[in-house]
Amino acid sequence: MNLEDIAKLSRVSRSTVSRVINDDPNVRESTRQRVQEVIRQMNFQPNLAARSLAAGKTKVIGLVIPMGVSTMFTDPYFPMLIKGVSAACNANDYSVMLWLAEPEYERRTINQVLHNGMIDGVVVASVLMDDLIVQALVRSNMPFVLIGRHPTMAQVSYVDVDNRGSSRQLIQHLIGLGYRRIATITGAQNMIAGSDRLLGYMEGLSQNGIPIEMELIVPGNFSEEGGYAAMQKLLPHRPQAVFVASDTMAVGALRAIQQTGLTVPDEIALAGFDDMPFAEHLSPPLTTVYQPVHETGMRAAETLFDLLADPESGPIHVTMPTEIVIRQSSGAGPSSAAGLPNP
Amino acid sequence: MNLEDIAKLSRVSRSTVSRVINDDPNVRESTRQRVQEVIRQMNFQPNLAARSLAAGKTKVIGLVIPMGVSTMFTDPYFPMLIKGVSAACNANDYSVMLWLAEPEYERRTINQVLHNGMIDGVVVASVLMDDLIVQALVRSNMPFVLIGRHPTMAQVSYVDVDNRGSSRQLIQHLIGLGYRRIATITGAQNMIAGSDRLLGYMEGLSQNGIPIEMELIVPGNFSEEGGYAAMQKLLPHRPQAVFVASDTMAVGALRAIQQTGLTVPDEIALAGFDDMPFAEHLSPPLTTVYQPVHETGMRAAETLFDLLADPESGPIHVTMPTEIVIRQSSGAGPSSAAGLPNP
DNA sequence: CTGAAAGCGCTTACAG
DNA sequence: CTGAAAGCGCTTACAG
Repeated sequence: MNLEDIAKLSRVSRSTVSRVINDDPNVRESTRQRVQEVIRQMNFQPNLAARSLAAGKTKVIGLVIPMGVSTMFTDPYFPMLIKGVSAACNANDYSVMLWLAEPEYERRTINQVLHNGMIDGVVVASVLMDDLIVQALVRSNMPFVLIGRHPTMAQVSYVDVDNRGSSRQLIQHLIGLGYRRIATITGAQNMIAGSDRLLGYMEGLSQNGIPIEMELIVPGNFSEEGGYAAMQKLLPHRPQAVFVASDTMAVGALRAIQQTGLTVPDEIALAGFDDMPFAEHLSPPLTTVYQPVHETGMRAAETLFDLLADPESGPIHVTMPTEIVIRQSSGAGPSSAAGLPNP
Repeated sequence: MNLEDIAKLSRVSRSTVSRVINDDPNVRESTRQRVQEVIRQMNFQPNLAARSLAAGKTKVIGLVIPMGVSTMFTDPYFPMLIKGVSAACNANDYSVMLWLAEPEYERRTINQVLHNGMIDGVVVASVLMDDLIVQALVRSNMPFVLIGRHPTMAQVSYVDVDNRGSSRQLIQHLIGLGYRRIATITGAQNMIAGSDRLLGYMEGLSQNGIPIEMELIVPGNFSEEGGYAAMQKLLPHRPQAVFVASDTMAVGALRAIQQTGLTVPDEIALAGFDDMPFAEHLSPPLTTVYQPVHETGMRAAETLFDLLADPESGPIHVTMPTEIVIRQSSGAGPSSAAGLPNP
């Protein structure tokens, strides 16, 4: 069943059927209806490969997720992101081709993405600061949008959440409660979100005149185990509050705290980032930052569609709104007993 | 940059370049090397769309995940599955096109999958017993393999884990510890895994001559909240042990138990299914069934490749091995042995 | 508003 | 072992 068949059945030429399918206005209304009826009855779907070859576009976008940081794939961030992208595609008649870019296939993946002639553009979950794929994309003429801003190149389009600003806000909230000795467990610093959240932490302190102490900054690598180990290093320094750069790490951090018999938030306050589904079920429920992951995925895809529709529309930068979610883990301020600087 | 260009640079015809790319043995070794060198230098990638159109195959497979049960998308099952499929594709020079089949687009998704001419075959995460997409696939001539067995049609290929057998084994283990009054919180019964795990539970009891009591079987719908609510209904009936058909539900069930002040496993034993990453971090660590999700995804893709290579190889049925994982939540037997902390 | 024809970049009998 | 040519199913100037 192809264009030719539909043409015969509708008593028009192949060209006209093609015009109907592509919503070309230059078709008489009665003709259009006749052809559409045949298409419907035959349950006809134009062959994408042929279409792609002839028109140079496919209505398919690529979604690239660098898997170097595979720890992140066990929490719901990427699934939600994928779902968002997929939902936007469904709603706009696009399909999505998925590349989980494992490091060992990185080089080949890049080539596939750029040259396979099967996609119109690509959305890249740009977690790493120096992603090879991003560099290659910039040099190519493949339209793309990043999820996560690019640290240096202003000409690339991206959709991001305000990691830095909302981290700063969260620190501000903790300071407002009276905490002064505030530590942080950071995410991987070669990841944009990790870097921005740390920056937000430092800004929050410094805009309140609180000196930054390096011993209160411990790397946690975005994993549950990393959070656990980091908190163990942190505890001897007796922070009043700890800002953990992801909820997943916060789970590990909480485990480390509770193992020593300390209580949250009375003896040490805790805050996370992401507002993952499990955050409100922890005990105590976790203060954190909500980021709209699903919407971010959708928006990234939609931004790409815009770019595809009008390539001149230049670099588009979108920042999705976040929201501080106050729960019990951040407590009501320092107790007299805890947090005295120094052992 | 296309076949023609490569042909010119290598001083051969387009046909020969094509043969080199497709590993046709009918090429003189020296010619092959010359052409390959040019391809490498030019970083040439054949256009998939053209290839697809000419050859009738694309080296792309579809991966369809019905999202009716979107609660399941927040735990790592689907991510791991996707990752497995993707890994197998990377290793075999295939790409994957992802369809998250949201119910509202179901009809259209099916058409896209079947007729878009962009994929050679499809892997379907066949969670529902009566999936429309499966029915359509059976009627079409698109090669496919299901993840999860099909309840009625023996002619379809699938890769599944032994939900029924391993549930039975787990029940056997509980009985071996001395528990008799064993309840279950079931998964959705329109899902194959949900149904099979319940069957395994019943078999386990009946092969030990323990009568099945309907009040000890409560539906939990595979969600954390469902597990919580189900356990609340179950507690008044005072089961000695509860087999929860997923770890995610077990988290909710545990919450419900602990809210009443009862302790696990001393006053009530608990077991889950899936061995999700968080299972060993619960307190107490959860006895459960490990299933190799990543490997299942890989195997499904590989099975599809086999089917594609030899369409006559008939329906292929693979059952992946599972493993009972004994942790502390199942305890050491009913209350007489209570009070002893873990090893 | 419509059709005939060229062309997108490949593969694959066919002939040599 | 290699090349010339047809053809895969579309789109899109071009001509009318």
